[in-house]
Amino acid sequence: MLKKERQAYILHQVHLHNKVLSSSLCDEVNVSEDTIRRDLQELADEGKLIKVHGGALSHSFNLTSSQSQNVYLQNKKQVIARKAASLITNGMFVLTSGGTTIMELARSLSPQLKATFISGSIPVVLEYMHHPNIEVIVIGDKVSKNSKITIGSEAIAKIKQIKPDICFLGTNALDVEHGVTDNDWEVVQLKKAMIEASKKVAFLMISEKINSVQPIKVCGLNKIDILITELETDDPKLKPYAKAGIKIL
Amino acid sequence: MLKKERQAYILHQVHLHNKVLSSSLCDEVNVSEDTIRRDLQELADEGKLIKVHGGALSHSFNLTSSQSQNVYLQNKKQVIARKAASLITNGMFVLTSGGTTIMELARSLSPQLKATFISGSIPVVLEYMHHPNIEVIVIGDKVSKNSKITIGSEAIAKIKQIKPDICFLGTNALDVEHGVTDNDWEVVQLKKAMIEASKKVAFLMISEKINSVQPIKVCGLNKIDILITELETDDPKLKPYAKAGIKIL
DNA sequence: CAAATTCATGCATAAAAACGCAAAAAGCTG
DNA sequence: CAGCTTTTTGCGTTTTTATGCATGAATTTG
Repeated sequence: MLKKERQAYILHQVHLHNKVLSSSLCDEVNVSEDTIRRDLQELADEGKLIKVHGGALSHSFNLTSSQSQNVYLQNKKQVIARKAASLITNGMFVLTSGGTTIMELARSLSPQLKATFISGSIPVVLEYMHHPNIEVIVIGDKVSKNSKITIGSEAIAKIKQIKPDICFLGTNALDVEHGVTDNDWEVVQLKKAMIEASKKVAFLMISEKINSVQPIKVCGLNKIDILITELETDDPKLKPYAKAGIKIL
Repeated sequence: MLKKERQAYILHQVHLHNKVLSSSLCDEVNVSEDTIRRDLQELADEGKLIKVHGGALSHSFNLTSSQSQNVYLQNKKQVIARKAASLITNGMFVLTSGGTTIMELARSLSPQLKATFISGSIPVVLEYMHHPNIEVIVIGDKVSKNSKITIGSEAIAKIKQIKPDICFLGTNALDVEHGVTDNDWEVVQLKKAMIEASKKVAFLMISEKINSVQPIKVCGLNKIDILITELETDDPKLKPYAKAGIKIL
Protein backbone atom coordinates (compact mmCIF):
# COMPACT_ATOMS: atom_id res chain seq x y z
CA MET A 1 0.00 0.00 0.00
CA LEU A 2 1.34 3.39 -0.98
CA LYS A 3 1.78 6.14 1.55
CA LYS A 4 -0.64 8.52 -0.12
CA GLU A 5 -3.13 5.76 -0.47
CA ARG A 6 -2.88 5.02 3.20
CA GLN A 7 -3.30 8.65 4.13
CA ALA A 8 -6.33 8.90 1.89
CA TYR A 9 -7.77 5.91 3.70
CA ILE A 10 -7.10 7.48 7.09
CA LEU A 11 -8.72 10.73 6.04
CA HIS A 12 -11.70 8.88 4.75
CA GLN A 13 -12.10 7.01 8.00
CA VAL A 14 -11.83 10.23 9.96
CA HIS A 15 -14.50 11.91 7.90
CA LEU A 16 -16.66 8.87 8.24
CA HIS A 17 -16.53 8.15 11.93
CA ASN A 18 -15.37 11.55 13.13
CA LYS A 19 -12.56 9.79 14.94
CA VAL A 20 -9.92 7.13 14.49
CA LEU A 21 -7.77 5.20 16.91
CA SER A 22 -4.19 4.81 15.83
CA SER A 23 -4.22 1.32 17.25
CA SER A 24 -7.08 0.17 15.07
CA LEU A 25 -5.67 1.98 12.05
CA CYS A 26 -2.32 0.27 12.20
CA ASP A 27 -4.20 -2.97 12.50
CA GLU A 28 -6.33 -2.23 9.47
CA VAL A 29 -3.59 -1.15 7.12
CA ASN A 30 -0.93 -3.42 8.57
CA VAL A 31 1.85 -1.00 9.40
CA SER A 32 3.56 -0.10 12.64
CA GLU A 33 2.08 2.46 15.00
CA ASP A 34 4.97 4.76 14.24
CA THR A 35 3.99 4.99 10.63
CA ILE A 36 0.40 5.74 11.50
CA ARG A 37 1.52 8.38 13.95
CA ARG A 38 3.70 9.99 11.32
CA ASP A 39 0.81 9.93 8.87
CA LEU A 40 -1.48 11.54 11.39
CA GLN A 41 1.19 14.11 12.11
CA GLU A 42 1.52 14.99 8.43
CA LEU A 43 -2.21 15.16 7.87
CA ALA A 44 -2.56 17.31 10.96
CA ASP A 45 0.15 19.63 9.69
CA GLU A 46 -1.78 19.99 6.46
CA GLY A 47 -4.86 20.80 8.48
CA LYS A 48 -6.76 17.76 7.28
CA LEU A 49 -7.54 16.48 10.75
CA ILE A 50 -6.91 17.07 14.44
CA LYS A 51 -4.38 14.84 16.10
CA VAL A 52 -5.12 13.79 19.65
CA HIS A 53 -3.74 11.29 22.09
CA GLY A 54 -4.54 7.84 20.83
CA GLY A 55 -5.72 8.82 17.39
CA ALA A 56 -7.27 11.72 15.53
CA LEU A 57 -10.52 13.63 15.19
CA SER A 58 -12.33 15.11 12.26
CA HIS A 59 -12.08 18.83 11.95
CA SER A 60 -15.86 19.08 12.04
CA PHE A 61 -16.24 17.58 15.47
CA ASN A 62 -18.03 20.30 17.37
CA LEU A 63 -21.73 19.53 17.49
CA THR A 64 -21.68 16.07 19.01
CA SER A 65 -23.84 16.83 22.00
CA SER A 66 -27.11 17.00 20.06
CA GLN A 67 -26.83 13.49 18.75
CA SER A 68 -26.26 11.44 21.87
CA GLN A 69 -29.01 9.02 20.96
CA ASN A 70 -27.64 8.56 17.49
CA VAL A 71 -24.15 7.90 18.68
CA TYR A 72 -25.57 5.23 20.91
CA LEU A 73 -27.23 3.48 17.98
CA GLN A 74 -24.17 4.07 15.85
CA ASN A 75 -22.01 2.06 18.21
CA LYS A 76 -24.38 -0.86 18.11
CA LYS A 77 -24.40 -0.74 14.35
CA GLN A 78 -20.64 -0.76 14.28
CA VAL A 79 -20.61 -3.91 16.38
CA ILE A 80 -23.04 -5.51 13.95
CA ALA A 81 -21.05 -4.32 10.98
CA ARG A 82 -17.84 -5.78 12.31
CA LYS A 83 -19.49 -9.14 12.89
CA ALA A 84 -20.90 -9.08 9.38
CA ALA A 85 -17.60 -8.05 7.84
CA SER A 86 -15.93 -11.08 9.39
CA LEU A 87 -18.03 -13.27 7.11
CA ILE A 88 -16.59 -11.76 3.96
CA THR A 89 -13.40 -13.21 2.54
CA ASN A 90 -11.31 -12.46 -0.52
CA GLY A 91 -12.87 -13.26 -3.85
CA MET A 92 -16.45 -13.33 -2.63
CA PHE A 93 -19.45 -11.92 -4.47
CA VAL A 94 -21.49 -10.00 -1.96
CA LEU A 95 -24.99 -8.67 -2.47
CA THR A 96 -26.32 -6.05 -0.08
CA SER A 97 -29.43 -3.97 0.43
CA GLY A 98 -29.32 -0.40 1.71
CA GLY A 99 -29.92 1.25 5.05
CA THR A 100 -27.81 2.65 7.81
CA THR A 101 -26.65 -0.70 9.13
CA ILE A 102 -25.44 -1.83 5.73
CA MET A 103 -23.79 1.56 5.37
CA GLU A 104 -21.90 0.87 8.54
CA LEU A 105 -20.86 -2.47 7.10
CA ALA A 106 -19.55 -0.73 4.00
CA ARG A 107 -17.57 1.61 6.19
CA SER A 108 -15.96 -1.05 8.27
CA LEU A 109 -14.61 -3.21 5.48
CA SER A 110 -10.89 -3.83 5.60
CA PRO A 111 -8.96 -1.93 2.94
CA GLN A 112 -7.18 -5.15 2.14
CA LEU A 113 -10.35 -7.01 1.25
CA LYS A 114 -10.62 -7.95 -2.41
CA ALA A 115 -14.20 -8.76 -3.23
CA THR A 116 -17.08 -7.79 -5.49
CA PHE A 117 -20.01 -5.92 -4.00
CA ILE A 118 -23.37 -5.59 -5.66
CA SER A 119 -25.99 -3.17 -4.46
CA GLY A 120 -28.79 -0.90 -5.54
CA SER A 121 -28.31 1.57 -2.72
CA ILE A 122 -26.68 4.74 -3.98
CA PRO A 123 -25.09 5.90 -0.71
CA VAL A 124 -23.80 2.41 0.00
CA VAL A 125 -22.34 2.12 -3.49
CA LEU A 126 -20.60 5.43 -3.02
CA GLU A 127 -19.07 4.07 0.13
CA TYR A 128 -17.91 0.84 -1.52
CA MET A 129 -16.24 2.91 -4.19
CA HIS A 130 -13.85 4.38 -1.68
CA HIS A 131 -12.28 1.04 -0.98
CA PRO A 132 -9.19 0.47 -3.07
CA ASN A 133 -9.58 -3.23 -3.74
CA ILE A 134 -13.30 -3.63 -4.10
CA GLU A 135 -15.18 -4.08 -7.34
CA VAL A 136 -18.57 -2.44 -7.30
CA ILE A 137 -21.59 -3.28 -9.38
CA VAL A 138 -24.67 -1.10 -9.30
CA ILE A 139 -28.11 -2.45 -9.90
CA GLY A 140 -29.84 0.06 -12.10
CA ASP A 141 -33.45 1.20 -12.16
CA LYS A 142 -35.63 3.94 -10.80
CA VAL A 143 -34.38 5.33 -7.52
CA SER A 144 -36.75 5.36 -4.60
CA LYS A 145 -36.22 8.65 -2.81
CA ASN A 146 -37.05 7.56 0.70
CA SER A 147 -35.13 4.30 0.72
CA LYS A 148 -32.41 5.61 -1.65
CA ILE A 149 -32.20 2.31 -3.46
CA THR A 150 -33.08 1.33 -6.98
CA ILE A 151 -36.42 -0.41 -7.23
CA GLY A 152 -38.50 -1.89 -10.00
CA SER A 153 -38.71 -4.81 -12.35
CA GLU A 154 -35.41 -4.08 -14.03
CA ALA A 155 -33.62 -4.24 -10.73
CA ILE A 156 -35.32 -7.48 -9.80
CA ALA A 157 -34.54 -8.99 -13.18
CA LYS A 158 -30.89 -8.07 -12.77
CA ILE A 159 -30.73 -9.64 -9.33
CA LYS A 160 -32.14 -12.88 -10.70
CA GLN A 161 -29.21 -13.06 -13.10
CA ILE A 162 -26.58 -13.26 -10.37
CA LYS A 163 -25.66 -15.84 -7.78
CA PRO A 164 -23.78 -14.10 -4.96
CA ASP A 165 -21.98 -16.05 -2.26
CA ILE A 166 -23.70 -14.13 0.48
CA CYS A 167 -26.36 -11.49 0.87
CA PHE A 168 -26.58 -8.96 3.69
CA LEU A 169 -29.94 -7.42 4.41
CA GLY A 170 -30.87 -4.70 6.84
CA THR A 171 -33.91 -5.72 8.81
CA ASN A 172 -36.79 -3.61 10.05
CA ALA A 173 -38.73 -6.19 11.99
CA LEU A 174 -38.30 -9.79 13.05
CA ASP A 175 -40.71 -12.05 14.85
CA VAL A 176 -40.80 -15.77 15.59
CA GLU A 177 -44.24 -16.19 14.14
CA HIS A 178 -44.19 -13.77 11.19
CA GLY A 179 -40.53 -13.95 10.26
CA VAL A 180 -38.98 -10.88 8.63
CA THR A 181 -41.40 -8.08 7.81
CA ASP A 182 -41.08 -4.58 6.38
CA ASN A 183 -43.18 -1.56 5.45
CA ASP A 184 -42.18 -0.66 1.89
CA TRP A 185 -43.71 -2.81 -0.79
CA GLU A 186 -41.11 -2.10 -3.47
CA VAL A 187 -38.23 -2.72 -1.12
CA VAL A 188 -39.75 -5.99 -0.01
CA GLN A 189 -39.99 -7.18 -3.61
CA LEU A 190 -36.32 -6.44 -4.00
CA LYS A 191 -35.32 -8.19 -0.81
CA LYS A 192 -37.29 -11.25 -1.79
CA ALA A 193 -35.40 -11.42 -5.06
CA MET A 194 -32.11 -10.99 -3.24
CA ILE A 195 -32.90 -13.79 -0.84
CA GLU A 196 -33.80 -16.15 -3.66
CA ALA A 197 -30.66 -15.32 -5.63
CA SER A 198 -28.12 -15.77 -2.86
CA LYS A 199 -26.41 -18.90 -1.66
CA LYS A 200 -26.47 -17.62 1.90
CA VAL A 201 -28.51 -14.87 3.55
CA ALA A 202 -27.49 -12.85 6.57
CA PHE A 203 -29.87 -10.44 8.31
CA LEU A 204 -28.45 -7.50 10.21
CA MET A 205 -30.54 -5.95 12.93
CA ILE A 206 -30.48 -3.84 16.04
CA SER A 207 -31.81 -5.82 18.99
CA GLU A 208 -34.57 -3.28 19.59
CA LYS A 209 -36.30 -4.51 16.49
CA ILE A 210 -36.44 -8.12 17.59
CA ASN A 211 -39.97 -9.35 18.16
CA SER A 212 -41.67 -6.60 16.19
CA VAL A 213 -43.91 -6.90 13.17
CA GLN A 214 -44.46 -4.72 10.11
CA PRO A 215 -47.26 -4.98 7.53
CA ILE A 216 -45.47 -6.65 4.62
CA LYS A 217 -43.80 -10.04 4.82
CA VAL A 218 -40.30 -10.48 3.44
CA CYS A 219 -39.66 -14.11 4.34
CA GLY A 220 -40.09 -16.77 6.98
CA LEU A 221 -37.50 -17.81 9.51
CA ASN A 222 -36.52 -20.75 7.33
CA LYS A 223 -34.91 -18.43 4.79
CA ILE A 224 -32.60 -16.89 7.37
CA ASP A 225 -29.17 -18.47 7.41
CA ILE A 226 -27.45 -16.04 9.75
CA LEU A 227 -28.79 -13.44 12.16
CA ILE A 228 -26.43 -10.69 13.23
CA THR A 229 -27.22 -8.41 16.17
CA GLU A 230 -25.14 -6.40 18.59
CA LEU A 231 -26.01 -8.85 21.40
CA GLU A 232 -23.96 -11.73 22.69
CA THR A 233 -24.74 -14.93 20.86
CA ASP A 234 -26.20 -16.52 23.98
CA ASP A 235 -28.57 -13.67 24.76
CA PRO A 236 -31.97 -15.06 25.82
CA LYS A 237 -33.74 -12.83 23.27
CA LEU A 238 -32.11 -14.78 20.50
CA LYS A 239 -32.91 -18.23 21.88
CA PRO A 240 -36.07 -18.85 19.83
CA TYR A 241 -34.26 -18.01 16.61
CA ALA A 242 -31.34 -20.24 17.40
CA LYS A 243 -33.83 -22.99 18.12
CA ALA A 244 -35.32 -22.43 14.66
CA GLY A 245 -31.97 -23.40 13.16
CA ILE A 246 -30.64 -19.91 12.51
CA LYS A 247 -26.96 -19.31 13.06
CA ILE A 248 -26.55 -16.44 15.52
CA LEU A 249 -23.60 -14.11 15.26
CA MET B 1 7.20 -2.11 -27.08
CA LEU B 2 7.09 1.51 -28.10
CA LYS B 3 7.38 4.31 -25.61
CA LYS B 4 3.99 5.75 -26.45
CA GLU B 5 2.47 2.33 -26.28
CA ARG B 6 4.00 1.75 -22.88
CA GLN B 7 2.75 5.05 -21.56
CA ALA B 8 -0.72 4.32 -22.85
CA TYR B 9 -0.58 1.02 -21.03
CA ILE B 10 0.49 2.74 -17.83
CA LEU B 11 -2.32 5.25 -18.09
CA HIS B 12 -4.77 2.49 -18.70
CA GLN B 13 -3.60 0.66 -15.61
CA VAL B 14 -3.87 3.80 -13.54
CA HIS B 15 -7.39 4.44 -14.71
CA LEU B 16 -8.29 0.86 -14.05
CA HIS B 17 -6.90 0.36 -10.57
CA ASN B 18 -6.48 3.94 -9.40
CA LYS B 19 -2.85 3.17 -8.63
CA VAL B 20 0.20 1.51 -10.04
CA LEU B 21 3.42 0.34 -8.46
CA SER B 22 6.50 1.09 -10.48
CA SER B 23 7.90 -2.27 -9.46
CA SER B 24 5.00 -4.22 -10.91
CA LEU B 25 4.93 -2.03 -14.01
CA CYS B 26 8.53 -2.64 -14.93
CA ASP B 27 7.83 -6.31 -14.44
CA GLU B 28 4.81 -6.23 -16.72
CA VAL B 29 6.33 -4.31 -19.58
CA ASN B 30 9.85 -5.66 -19.13
CA VAL B 31 11.90 -2.50 -18.89
CA SER B 32 14.10 -1.14 -16.17
CA GLU B 33 12.69 0.81 -13.27
CA ASP B 34 14.40 3.92 -14.55
CA THR B 35 12.38 3.86 -17.72
CA ILE B 36 9.16 3.43 -15.83
CA ARG B 37 10.11 6.25 -13.53
CA ARG B 38 10.83 8.49 -16.48
CA ASP B 39 7.50 7.57 -18.01
CA LEU B 40 5.69 8.34 -14.80
CA GLN B 41 7.55 11.62 -14.57
CA GLU B 42 6.49 12.61 -18.06
CA LEU B 43 2.90 11.61 -17.54
CA ALA B 44 2.86 13.49 -14.27
CA ASP B 45 4.25 16.58 -15.98
CA GLU B 46 1.44 16.35 -18.50
CA GLY B 47 -1.01 16.11 -15.65
CA LYS B 48 -2.19 12.65 -16.59
CA LEU B 49 -1.51 11.13 -13.20
CA ILE B 50 -0.05 11.83 -9.79
CA LYS B 51 3.41 10.49 -9.14
CA VAL B 52 4.15 9.28 -5.64
CA HIS B 53 6.89 7.33 -3.97
CA GLY B 54 6.68 3.78 -5.23
CA GLY B 55 4.37 4.36 -8.13
CA ALA B 56 1.57 6.66 -9.20
CA LEU B 57 -2.05 7.43 -8.43
CA SER B 58 -5.02 8.39 -10.53
CA HIS B 59 -6.13 11.98 -10.43
CA SER B 60 -9.35 10.90 -8.78
CA PHE B 61 -7.22 10.46 -5.68
CA ASN B 62 -7.73 14.13 -4.94
CA LEU B 63 -5.65 14.29 -1.81
CA THR B 64 -4.01 17.46 -3.04
CA SER B 65 -7.27 19.43 -2.74
CA SER B 66 -6.04 22.67 -4.23
CA GLN B 67 -9.10 24.64 -3.29
CA SER B 68 -8.05 28.09 -4.45
CA GLN B 69 -7.75 26.96 -8.04
CA ASN B 70 -10.94 25.00 -7.73
CA VAL B 71 -13.01 27.92 -6.54
CA TYR B 72 -12.02 29.78 -9.65
CA LEU B 73 -13.12 26.93 -11.86
CA GLN B 74 -16.18 26.38 -9.69
CA ASN B 75 -17.55 29.80 -10.58
CA LYS B 76 -17.19 29.17 -14.26
CA LYS B 77 -18.86 25.82 -13.86
CA GLN B 78 -21.77 27.45 -12.10
CA VAL B 79 -22.24 29.80 -15.01
CA ILE B 80 -22.25 26.85 -17.37
CA ALA B 81 -24.63 24.93 -15.14
CA ARG B 82 -27.13 27.75 -15.02
CA LYS B 83 -27.13 28.04 -18.79
CA ALA B 84 -27.63 24.31 -19.12
CA ALA B 85 -30.39 24.24 -16.54
CA SER B 86 -32.34 26.80 -18.54
CA LEU B 87 -32.77 24.21 -21.27
CA ILE B 88 -34.62 21.82 -19.01
CA THR B 89 -38.37 22.16 -18.68
CA ASN B 90 -41.03 20.24 -16.80
CA GLY B 91 -41.73 16.74 -18.00
CA MET B 92 -38.45 16.26 -19.81
CA PHE B 93 -36.38 13.11 -19.87
CA VAL B 94 -32.78 14.14 -19.34
CA LEU B 95 -29.73 11.94 -19.75
CA THR B 96 -26.43 13.06 -18.26
CA SER B 97 -22.88 11.82 -17.94
CA GLY B 98 -20.75 12.44 -14.85
CA GLY B 99 -18.00 14.86 -13.98
CA THR B 100 -17.73 18.02 -11.97
CA THR B 101 -19.52 20.24 -14.47
CA ILE B 102 -22.53 17.95 -14.60
CA MET B 103 -22.39 17.83 -10.81
CA GLU B 104 -22.73 21.58 -10.80
CA LEU B 105 -25.71 21.29 -13.11
CA ALA B 106 -27.34 18.85 -10.72
CA ARG B 107 -26.81 21.29 -7.88
CA SER B 108 -28.29 24.25 -9.68
CA LEU B 109 -31.57 22.68 -10.70
CA SER B 110 -34.64 24.50 -9.52
CA PRO B 111 -36.43 22.68 -6.71
CA GLN B 112 -39.68 23.22 -8.59
CA LEU B 113 -38.50 21.38 -11.67
CA LYS B 114 -40.38 18.17 -12.37
CA ALA B 115 -38.38 16.02 -14.72
CA THR B 116 -36.78 12.61 -15.04
CA PHE B 117 -33.01 12.35 -14.89
CA ILE B 118 -31.04 9.37 -16.04
CA SER B 119 -27.38 8.88 -15.25
CA GLY B 120 -24.71 6.35 -14.48
CA SER B 121 -22.68 8.67 -12.31
CA ILE B 122 -23.05 7.78 -8.66
CA PRO B 123 -22.24 11.19 -7.15
CA VAL B 124 -24.48 12.94 -9.66
CA VAL B 125 -27.34 10.55 -8.97
CA LEU B 126 -26.95 11.22 -5.26
CA GLU B 127 -27.28 14.90 -6.00
CA TYR B 128 -30.40 14.46 -8.14
CA MET B 129 -31.96 12.49 -5.31
CA HIS B 130 -31.94 15.54 -3.09
CA HIS B 131 -34.37 17.32 -5.38
CA PRO B 132 -37.95 16.83 -4.26
CA ASN B 133 -39.65 16.71 -7.64
CA ILE B 134 -37.15 14.84 -9.73
CA GLU B 135 -37.42 11.24 -10.75
CA VAL B 136 -34.04 9.53 -10.91
CA ILE B 137 -33.08 6.49 -12.92
CA VAL B 138 -29.70 4.85 -12.44
CA ILE B 139 -27.94 3.03 -15.20
CA GLY B 140 -26.51 -0.08 -13.59
CA ASP B 141 -23.26 -1.92 -14.27
CA LYS B 142 -19.75 -2.11 -12.96
CA VAL B 143 -18.56 1.12 -11.42
CA SER B 144 -15.36 2.66 -12.73
CA LYS B 145 -13.50 3.97 -9.72
CA ASN B 146 -11.77 6.92 -11.28
CA SER B 147 -14.66 8.27 -13.31
CA LYS B 148 -17.24 7.16 -10.71
CA ILE B 149 -19.71 6.17 -13.37
CA THR B 150 -21.07 2.82 -14.38
CA ILE B 151 -19.41 1.41 -17.45
CA GLY B 152 -19.77 -1.71 -19.52
CA SER B 153 -22.01 -3.42 -22.01
CA GLU B 154 -25.00 -3.58 -19.70
CA ALA B 155 -24.91 0.17 -19.25
CA ILE B 156 -24.64 0.75 -22.96
CA ALA B 157 -27.47 -1.66 -23.69
CA LYS B 158 -29.67 0.14 -21.21
CA ILE B 159 -28.92 3.51 -22.77
CA LYS B 160 -29.92 2.17 -26.17
CA GLN B 161 -33.35 1.37 -24.77
CA ILE B 162 -34.21 4.94 -23.91
CA LYS B 163 -34.92 8.06 -25.95
CA PRO B 164 -34.28 11.10 -23.77
CA ASP B 165 -35.27 14.60 -24.86
CA ILE B 166 -31.84 15.95 -24.18
CA CYS B 167 -28.46 14.73 -23.14
CA PHE B 168 -25.85 16.75 -21.24
CA LEU B 169 -22.25 15.67 -21.51
CA GLY B 170 -19.19 16.97 -19.75
CA THR B 171 -16.41 17.53 -22.26
CA ASN B 172 -12.69 17.02 -21.88
CA ALA B 173 -11.47 18.32 -25.20
CA LEU B 174 -12.95 20.01 -28.25
CA ASP B 175 -11.29 20.88 -31.52
CA VAL B 176 -12.57 22.08 -34.89
CA GLU B 177 -10.82 19.33 -36.75
CA HIS B 178 -11.09 16.39 -34.36
CA GLY B 179 -14.40 17.17 -32.71
CA VAL B 180 -14.94 15.96 -29.17
CA THR B 181 -12.20 13.73 -27.78
CA ASP B 182 -11.53 12.08 -24.43
CA ASN B 183 -8.97 9.89 -22.70
CA ASP B 184 -10.93 7.03 -21.16
CA TRP B 185 -11.98 4.34 -23.56
CA GLU B 186 -14.84 3.00 -21.49
CA VAL B 187 -16.27 6.43 -20.85
CA VAL B 188 -16.09 7.24 -24.53
CA GLN B 189 -18.11 4.15 -25.40
CA LEU B 190 -20.76 5.29 -22.98
CA LYS B 191 -20.84 8.82 -24.29
CA LYS B 192 -21.18 7.57 -27.85
CA ALA B 193 -24.19 5.52 -26.85
CA MET B 194 -25.69 8.50 -25.06
CA ILE B 195 -25.27 10.70 -28.10
CA GLU B 196 -26.94 8.18 -30.36
CA ALA B 197 -29.83 7.67 -27.99
CA SER B 198 -30.72 11.32 -27.43
CA LYS B 199 -32.88 13.61 -29.50
CA LYS B 200 -30.65 16.54 -28.67
CA VAL B 201 -27.09 16.68 -27.36
CA ALA B 202 -25.57 19.50 -25.32
CA PHE B 203 -21.87 19.62 -24.49
CA LEU B 204 -20.74 21.45 -21.37
CA MET B 205 -17.19 22.70 -21.24
CA ILE B 206 -14.87 25.15 -19.58
CA SER B 207 -13.40 27.48 -22.20
CA GLU B 208 -9.86 26.41 -21.33
CA LYS B 209 -10.54 23.08 -22.96
CA ILE B 210 -11.56 24.55 -26.28
CA ASN B 211 -9.16 23.69 -29.07
CA SER B 212 -7.50 20.80 -27.30
CA VAL B 213 -7.29 17.18 -28.36
CA GLN B 214 -7.29 13.90 -26.43
CA PRO B 215 -6.44 10.46 -27.79
CA ILE B 216 -9.90 8.92 -28.16
CA LYS B 217 -12.63 10.35 -30.37
CA VAL B 218 -16.13 10.74 -29.03
CA CYS B 219 -17.87 12.38 -31.97
CA GLY B 220 -17.52 14.92 -34.73
CA LEU B 221 -18.84 18.47 -34.64
CA ASN B 222 -21.91 17.43 -36.57
CA LYS B 223 -23.26 15.53 -33.57
CA ILE B 224 -23.13 18.58 -31.33
CA ASP B 225 -26.44 20.39 -31.10
CA ILE B 226 -25.58 22.82 -28.35
CA LEU B 227 -22.28 23.96 -26.90
CA ILE B 228 -22.34 25.53 -23.47
CA THR B 229 -19.36 27.41 -22.08
CA GLU B 230 -18.92 30.18 -19.53
CA LEU B 231 -18.07 32.64 -22.31
CA GLU B 232 -20.36 35.14 -23.98
CA THR B 233 -22.06 33.67 -27.01
CA ASP B 234 -20.23 36.02 -29.37
CA ASP B 235 -16.76 35.24 -28.04
CA PRO B 236 -14.32 34.87 -30.96
CA LYS B 237 -13.11 31.52 -29.62
CA LEU B 238 -16.53 30.09 -30.34
CA LYS B 239 -16.84 31.47 -33.86
CA PRO B 240 -15.66 28.39 -35.75
CA TYR B 241 -18.13 26.20 -33.86
CA ALA B 242 -21.03 28.56 -34.51
CA LYS B 243 -20.02 28.50 -38.16
CA ALA B 244 -20.23 24.72 -38.07
CA GLY B 245 -23.89 25.00 -37.22
CA ILE B 246 -23.64 24.46 -33.48
CA LYS B 247 -25.94 26.47 -31.28
CA ILE B 248 -23.82 28.38 -28.75
CA LEU B 249 -25.12 29.11 -25.30
C1' DC C 1 0.46 7.83 42.48
C1' DA C 2 1.47 3.72 39.84
C1' DA C 3 0.69 1.00 35.78
C1' DA C 4 -0.20 1.05 31.17
C1' DT C 5 -0.52 3.39 26.93
C1' DT C 6 0.97 6.44 23.81
C1' DC C 7 4.43 9.69 21.98
C1' DA C 8 8.79 11.70 20.39
C1' DT C 9 13.37 11.08 19.07
C1' DG C 10 17.29 9.14 17.03
C1' DC C 11 19.04 5.55 14.48
C1' DA C 12 19.24 1.58 11.12
C1' DT C 13 17.82 -0.33 6.95
C1' DA C 14 15.73 -1.21 2.77
C1' DA C 15 13.51 0.61 -0.95
C1' DA C 16 12.97 4.10 -4.36
C1' DA C 17 14.42 8.34 -6.76
C1' DA C 18 17.74 11.40 -8.85
C1' DC C 19 21.79 12.03 -11.37
C1' DG C 20 25.35 11.46 -14.60
C1' DC C 21 27.04 8.71 -18.13
C1' DA C 22 27.36 5.65 -22.00
C1' DA C 23 25.50 2.48 -25.21
C1' DA C 24 21.93 1.48 -28.33
C1' DA C 25 18.18 2.83 -31.29
C1' DA C 26 15.88 5.92 -34.16
C1' DG C 27 15.72 10.08 -37.05
C1' DC C 28 17.60 13.30 -40.04
C1' DT C 29 20.46 15.25 -43.78
C1' DG C 30 23.06 16.02 -47.65
C1' DC D 1 23.93 5.38 -47.53
C1' DA D 2 27.35 7.41 -44.40
C1' DG D 3 27.67 10.47 -40.86
C1' DC D 4 25.51 13.31 -37.75
C1' DT D 5 22.09 14.45 -34.15
C1' DT D 6 18.49 13.24 -31.09
C1' DT D 7 15.99 10.08 -28.34
C1' DT D 8 15.62 6.29 -25.57
C1' DT D 9 17.26 3.10 -22.43
C1' DG D 10 20.07 0.73 -18.87
C1' DC D 11 23.65 0.84 -15.25
C1' DG D 12 26.27 2.52 -11.24
C1' DT D 13 26.49 5.81 -7.64
C1' DT D 14 24.64 8.95 -4.53
C1' DT D 15 20.58 10.95 -2.19
C1' DT D 16 16.28 10.87 -0.50
C1' DT D 17 12.28 8.61 1.46
C1' DA D 18 9.68 5.35 4.06
C1' DT D 19 9.38 2.41 7.71
C1' DG D 20 10.37 -0.19 11.86
C1' DC D 21 12.68 -0.58 16.32
C1' DA D 22 14.59 0.89 20.77
C1' DT D 23 14.71 4.09 24.36
C1' DG D 24 13.10 7.38 27.42
C1' DA D 25 9.54 10.99 28.15
C1' DA D 26 4.78 12.29 28.35
C1' DT D 27 -0.01 11.08 28.82
C1' DT D 28 -3.95 8.77 30.39
C1' DT D 29 -6.40 5.85 33.64
C1' DG D 30 -7.82 3.48 37.62
